[in-house]
Formats: sequence, C-alpha cells, structure tokens
Amino acid sequence: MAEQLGDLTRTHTCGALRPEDVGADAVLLGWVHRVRDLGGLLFVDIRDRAGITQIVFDKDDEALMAKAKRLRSEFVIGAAGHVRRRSAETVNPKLPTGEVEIVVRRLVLLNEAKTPPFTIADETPVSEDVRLKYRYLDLRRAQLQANMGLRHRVTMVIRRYFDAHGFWEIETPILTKSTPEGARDYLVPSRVHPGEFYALPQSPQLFKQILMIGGVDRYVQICRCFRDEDLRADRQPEFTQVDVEMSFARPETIFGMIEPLMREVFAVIGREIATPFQRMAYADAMARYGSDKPDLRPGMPIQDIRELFRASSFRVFRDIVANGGTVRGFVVPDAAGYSGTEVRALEDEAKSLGATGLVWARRAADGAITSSVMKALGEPAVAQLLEATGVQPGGLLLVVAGEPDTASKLLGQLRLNVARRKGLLKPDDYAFAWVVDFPLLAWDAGEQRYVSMHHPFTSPHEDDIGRLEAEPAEVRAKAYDLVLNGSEIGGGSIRIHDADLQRQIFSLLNISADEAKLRFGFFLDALEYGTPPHGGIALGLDRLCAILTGESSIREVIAFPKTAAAVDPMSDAPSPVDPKQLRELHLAIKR
RNA sequence: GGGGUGGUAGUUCAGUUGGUUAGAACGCCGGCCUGUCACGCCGGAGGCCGCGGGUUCGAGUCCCGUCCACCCCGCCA
Repeated sequence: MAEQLGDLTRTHTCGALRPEDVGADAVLLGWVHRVRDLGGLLFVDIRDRAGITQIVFDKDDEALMAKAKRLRSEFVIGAAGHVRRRSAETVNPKLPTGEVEIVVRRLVLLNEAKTPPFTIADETPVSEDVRLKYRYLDLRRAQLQANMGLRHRVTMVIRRYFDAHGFWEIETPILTKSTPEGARDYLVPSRVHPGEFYALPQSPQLFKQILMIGGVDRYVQICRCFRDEDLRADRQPEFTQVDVEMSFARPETIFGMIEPLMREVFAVIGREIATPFQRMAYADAMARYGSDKPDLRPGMPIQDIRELFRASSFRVFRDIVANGGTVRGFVVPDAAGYSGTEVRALEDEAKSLGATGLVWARRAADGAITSSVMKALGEPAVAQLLEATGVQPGGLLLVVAGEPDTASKLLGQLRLNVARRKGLLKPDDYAFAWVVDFPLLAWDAGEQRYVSMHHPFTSPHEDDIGRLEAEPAEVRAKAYDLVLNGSEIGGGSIRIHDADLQRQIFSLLNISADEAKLRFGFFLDALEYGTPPHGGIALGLDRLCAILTGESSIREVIAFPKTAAAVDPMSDAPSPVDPKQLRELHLAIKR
C-alpha cells in the first residue's frame, strides 16, 4: 500500500510557508495531524518537526479526493501543489502558516499508520506508562518535541561556550574499572578474562584528573554516567553530565567559568539571570533551610530561637535546650487565611515527618496574639517570641524543638510543603546558590569509619589540613555544589594534587595502602609525575533541562528514560539472555 | 528494604450503602455535509473493572495476597 518517495523532494518544512510564498509550488512531507472532511471539501493539517500547514482537496479532482478520503491520523504523506493565500475570513491566526494553504495537485501516501493508542495532535494527558511504551509516538507530540529541541540548543550553547574558552572535549572510557567508594556500579563481564568485570563509569572522575596530569589543561565532556541506585523524579540509572576540569583552578576559577555559562544557557529560554550567584556555607544551608540544596525562592528561613527558651517557663523546651537540643522555627507571612483546622493539619504533617510536636504562634491581621502554648508560656513571652522572629500581623510562626540537625531537616521539609501550597515555588523564578565549605568527611555508623562526603579525591580546605588527624570531622572540603531552586544541578571540587596528601586521605578513610594500590594504583602512580593543581565540576544536564522546560521530572527531557524500577517499557530492557551468551561470559545464574 | 497514591473501553476519567443490562468525553468505524481549522450533524462498535484467592444469595465496590506505574524515605562518594 505504501508508495515510494520516488522523485518527491521536500521544498519547505511544514512550518515554513508565509504569504510571500503565495503562488509558489511546494512539496511538503509529513504526518497527517488532523483531517477535517466537509464532504466536497477536505482539509488536512500536515505536520513535521517544524510546524503544521493546512492542505486542501476539493471534489473537482475526483480521483485525488478519493485518495484523500483514505487519510487517517499519523499517515505519512507527501503533498505537492501551489501555495494559496487564504481569504481574510479563513485565516487561522493560531498557526504561523495560517495565512496560506496548499492546494494539492498530487498526494503520495508514503505510509499508513495504525490508530495510535493516544492522540498525537493534542495535549491531553496520557499515563506515563503508555507514553513510555510508545515513546516514538510520544516523541511526536508537542511537549517532547519542544523539550528535545531545547535540550539540543542548550547542549550546543554549552559546547560552543567551552570551545570558545579553550576547552577540549575528550572522550573517556565507558568500559572502565570498578572502584569501591560511592554508588553501586553497573558491571560488564569480560569474555576474555573469566571472572573479571568492567564497570560503567559513575563519572569520569579519575580520567579527567589524569587528563590534567596529561597536560590537557582544560577539559569538557558531555558524557553519560551510570549509577545502580534507586530512582527518583530527578534520578535515572543513566544520566548526562557536563563534565569539566581545569588545571590551576581555585574554586573562584570554576565559579567564574560556570556563572557566565548559566547566563548563556538561560538566554536560550529568553531569561536574564543575575551573577555572581549567592555563596552559602553548608552549615548555614543546613541551619537556615534544613537542606544542602536549599530552595531560596520562598524565603522563610529557619531561625534559631533556642536562647528564648533557655530560661523559659515552658519546661519541655527549656529541658531540650538544657540537654544540648535546639528550638528552631520559621515564619509563614500572610498566613491570616490559615484556619484552625489548617494549623492542626500542619501539626499532623510535622508529626508524620517525625516531629514530637509542632508549636505555633500567630499574630492575627488585627494584631491579636494566639498560640498553641499560650498557657504554658504566657502572653508576654509569646509576644516576645513573635517580636524576636519578626512576625508581622497575619504571620504564623512554626516551631520545632529537638536535636539540631533533625529539627532543621524537619522544618526544611515543612517549609517546602508550606511554600508549595502557597504557590511560592514558581517554576519560572530562578534562585541560584553555590553551597560551599562542605565537610570533607562524614561518619558512617554502619561501617564504623569515615567516608568522603564528595569523593576521596577532594582537597581539604588548606586552613584545615592541620586538623585532619586530630578532628577529621571538622575539616572542610574545597567542594561546592551549584543549587538551583532546591535542585542540585552541579557539584565539584578542587582535587588533591599531592600524592602524600592523597595517601593520607585514603588512610583516614580506612582504605589500606594495599587496597588503594589495587583500586586506584594507576591514579596514584600518575599523581607522582608532576600533577598540576586542578579542579572541576560536573553539571547535571538532565536536571538543568528539566528546570529550563519547567518539567518536574527529568524523564521529560530524556528521549528514552526508564521507569522507577529501572525498566524501559518500550524495549523491555532488562531481559534474560541466551544461555550461550552466559557461557561465553563464564557466568551462571543462581536461582 | 519501608511508607503513600493510583490501576474500570484505544485514551482520560465517573461509578452512591455490596444489588439486577458498568457510564461519559475524546478517539475509532459507517453515513451526510464546499471554508473547516478541537469542523458539525446522525448512527455504530468497543470492557477478564490489573491478576489470584476469599467473604457473600450477589463483588468494579469489602478482605487477603500479588503485579505494574508514580511520589517520598532509606540509598544516590
């Protein structure tokens, strides 16, 4: 049934024709978007990546009309004819091509199509399940077309930017060596070496550092990374990083390179962003926002109000403070509309997040003061509390007491929930921050040892190197995250370029010299041959594009994403393999 | 591994306290229609109510189990 393309040559895309083309001959190739059959007159919207153009058939040409009547949604057609200006009443202002149409002289039916499981032509929501199974159809829809197009343009801006600044894009291996620290590796069995495995890279970390040792000076790669961990809306087992490394870099060197890049990237969506970005110490982020990736859009920082309770008549809080705990809270402005029921709902919410309780105090629009602890504290103390935290009329103060880290994390969650409900997380507001001064190490209670907060190659802050042995938990790292709207869109560090220091860090991490040699020997060797100071960053391209498109999941900016169970419903990966393949790989499946 | 939400026509959904023949819209199929553009009008087909078990005279609805999807916690240096 399908006809061949033959000599049919596209003259215009389906988004190209304008009044100045009137009278020209045109050949359009594309999909049937919609058919409007009026009997003796039939309109087809023909669609390709560039747009939609109306083509017209009328009954004067009986054979042509008969053929046109067979057209259905998503058939692939070629239409040749001449461009005609539409009369004033029939112009479609919704289409860029709406002032013209094509009077078809020749219709080629390049392919038929089964009725698609969902409509390509409109934006009606379809379950993600179905969309992923028929991803090739979903990709035809406007949303993914726009997202893929934007991602392409962003990628091009990034490549041009780094090229203009003297970076070389260099590919690093996909089949690489498994390293013990960090996320779970995806493993690839070696056929040639029975019982041995490659790992897919979690990031090209060591290779890019070795490129610095190799004198590359400035490296960039838009590369795929793999981590076998559980998925989230912003996490896929394979994801794309803009991987960057610079020799002779200080943190400011990296910030100064990335901030103008972000300006160019946001120009793609027509937005001007302010630089430099705010810098915030990790400790401040945790204390004021309860998160190492604070969303700065809603304001409402968490305040430490412990001192107000040290000698308070409210015994519960006083005891918590006396025992090294804290009292923290944040102010919801314009909360006059919150009913008693809604405030009680907040109390329940806090409890479900793990709080023992939630204390609130508010100043009504008329200035009247109420509080859940009015009796215990007394009105003057509540007034003082509202004063100290800056609660204006109509404002609501939410307070949690307990262990400092827990209290802040909990308030951070509550703050985001409140902000979301108040509509304060506007997707087209962009609040950037560099989170700096991360701790170098974190104590792993399960393994009873220190682990790297970032990775083992991160340089300690030079002022803190002397404290490595005595108080390792206090040592700050020369590490930084780029945070945008509560999303970590990048992270990096200045690396250790001194082999002795690197050995010292491994020893702190309880990685023996033998173990280090086994896992990172090649890298430790390389470090000894004149390693320049260097550092870099990796940007999460998927997350960045999700924010640019206003999507809440990175799956919307990935052509072929996987489900939360790491399955591709289209290709049905992963799947069992032929026993012969297993034998060649010296593998047996344990059941 | 844990918690939450959902699964009914091709799609998106409704379905009362457990009650007799499970509905709507869009899509699909057929017919009519010469200026539509979400065309319109008329007619029609289409259902393992995710799957398995149980309670009951009777289950889309209640119970148990299970699978799938999404969100969150753990995990993600």
